[in-house]
Amino acid sequence: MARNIHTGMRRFLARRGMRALHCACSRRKKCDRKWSKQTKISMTERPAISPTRQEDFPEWYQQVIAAADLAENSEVRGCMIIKPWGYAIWERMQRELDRRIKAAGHRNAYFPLFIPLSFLEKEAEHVEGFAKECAVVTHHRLEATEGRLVPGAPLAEPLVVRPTSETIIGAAFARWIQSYRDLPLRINQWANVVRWELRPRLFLRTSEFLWQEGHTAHQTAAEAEAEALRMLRLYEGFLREMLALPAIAGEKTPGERFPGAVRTLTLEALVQDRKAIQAGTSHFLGQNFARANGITFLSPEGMREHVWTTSWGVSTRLVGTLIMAHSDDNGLVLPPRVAPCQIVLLPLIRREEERTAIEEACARLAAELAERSYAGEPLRVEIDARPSAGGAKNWEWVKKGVPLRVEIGPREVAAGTLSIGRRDRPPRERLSQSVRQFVAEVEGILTQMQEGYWDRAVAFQKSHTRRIASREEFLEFFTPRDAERPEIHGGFAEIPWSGDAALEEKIREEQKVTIRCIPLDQEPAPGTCPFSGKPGKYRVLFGKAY
RNA sequence: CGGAGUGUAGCUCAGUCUGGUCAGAGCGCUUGCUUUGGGAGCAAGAAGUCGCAGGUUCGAAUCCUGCCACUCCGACCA
Repeated sequence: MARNIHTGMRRFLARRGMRALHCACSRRKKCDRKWSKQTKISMTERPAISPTRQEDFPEWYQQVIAAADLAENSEVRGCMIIKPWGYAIWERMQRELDRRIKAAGHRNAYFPLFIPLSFLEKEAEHVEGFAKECAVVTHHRLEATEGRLVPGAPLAEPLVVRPTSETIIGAAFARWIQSYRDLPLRINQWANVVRWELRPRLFLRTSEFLWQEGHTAHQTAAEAEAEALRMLRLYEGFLREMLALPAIAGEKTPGERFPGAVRTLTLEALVQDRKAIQAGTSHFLGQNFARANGITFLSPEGMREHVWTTSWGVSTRLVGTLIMAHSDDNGLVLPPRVAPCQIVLLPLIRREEERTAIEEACARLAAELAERSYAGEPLRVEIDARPSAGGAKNWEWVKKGVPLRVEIGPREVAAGTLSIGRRDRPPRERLSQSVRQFVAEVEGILTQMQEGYWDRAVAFQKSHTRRIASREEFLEFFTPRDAERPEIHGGFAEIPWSGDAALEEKIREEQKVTIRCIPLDQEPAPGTCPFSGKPGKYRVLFGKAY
């Protein structure tokens, strides 16, 4: 109970983008003293986000979102409001992915939000996979009755709000494709989808989310399989280069497959609480949807054949993944390439007579920086000229994860220097550089930061991936020392696997860990499965999953 | 759907056991003054049908009944 008071207080503070220096509850001083005593951290050294990652990771995650002003829960349960800063991050991802997908030969189109119920019924596994989480529209009119609005006219056939669009796109493909000359067909759509979630979490699991879904049709199985793999690799490159996020490319086991897929490929990332999260997925659908939707073509030999299809997607879940992968106890950390703003200029104006000189210096610097580019795009620079106290403003940008904060006050103007705060350094640390030097080096600094985050993430993944040979070691790996309050533990456990589905299910039930994937890049001759004693066909990665 | 809990100001909460100077605090917001290389200080002010509907009572945030909403923990999931 006492903990709840603090949790609420922290959420409140963070949401308001305020300093976390004091408790906001009605017993502020007592709470503050208690916290300081418990943690042995003085109030001035207190990190911006509480609890810290170590103290309570899920709560920390929520607090980062609130402190960085990324999103909030809406009145509709399970649905989030993505706020401007959070949406700008998604737009950065979208823009770059869209570019890459188009370069890979796909064209954008848009299909309806509503799918006739009968469409969903066409593919048996697909029905089973999605039926439980579908939102259904049953009426098309509201009628005012005694001052209340009630659904009026029932639909002849209920409409399902798309949980994914294979079926309705398949129906269109059936019309569009007649000949082998129409293949391959490569379509992508940016859309929202709805999967009715019982336990929502911002960005990670919401009832409505935004994504991109690609759908392709091919003449041969081999070509479609190659396409599914190609798009997985495209995602992999995007994650590496833009998000500084290493992910293991692999295949899902039959039990974890997309409903209706023949093969499901995945990118599995490890975030700071050592849980795995799927960061992208690509499916080889075989002829399942082609048969269900009657997508056929005439081959060069004049034979009518079913096409082979793929589908693949990434969602706003990537924003959550990004947060959990890189952020720290002072808030969000954004790799420069996805940061909506890379450099924020903070004028420090104390006396009115200093104003003009400082504002001019800021404007000059902003103009100079705007002419420079990083990673092939003009630098994204913002001047924060709001008339509030310097310290508070500075912390706000720390929490928002902006890579570089540049302070310009009378001293800097006089000396022709800048005070630069880097998000990959402690929040109070400042580097003093001449304007000229900074402008010349800024691209290098951003490159260094981007690479630094990548290196750190790779090292993290490596140090928490363990090859495990015995059952005992496996259990030890996934068992916290403190059962009451489990500490951060586990990671990826790599073991030889014989491919036994029943065993996989048993481990899932007993240990709450699952096979995240069968890594694509692995050497042969993996050894003996520690559970069955049988020779392993390949190595698999086990992990706790989001 | 099972288990636990919570609804009081914009936010976080106190007050409920024991009905009556009980409409409260902190933060935020507004205004004024002070401060100014750092997540400011002081003062004043605006702000609530105490989740909703009944009931008990001279009197209900507080007791009773019903309803509603939300949160957390479990089964499904990008």
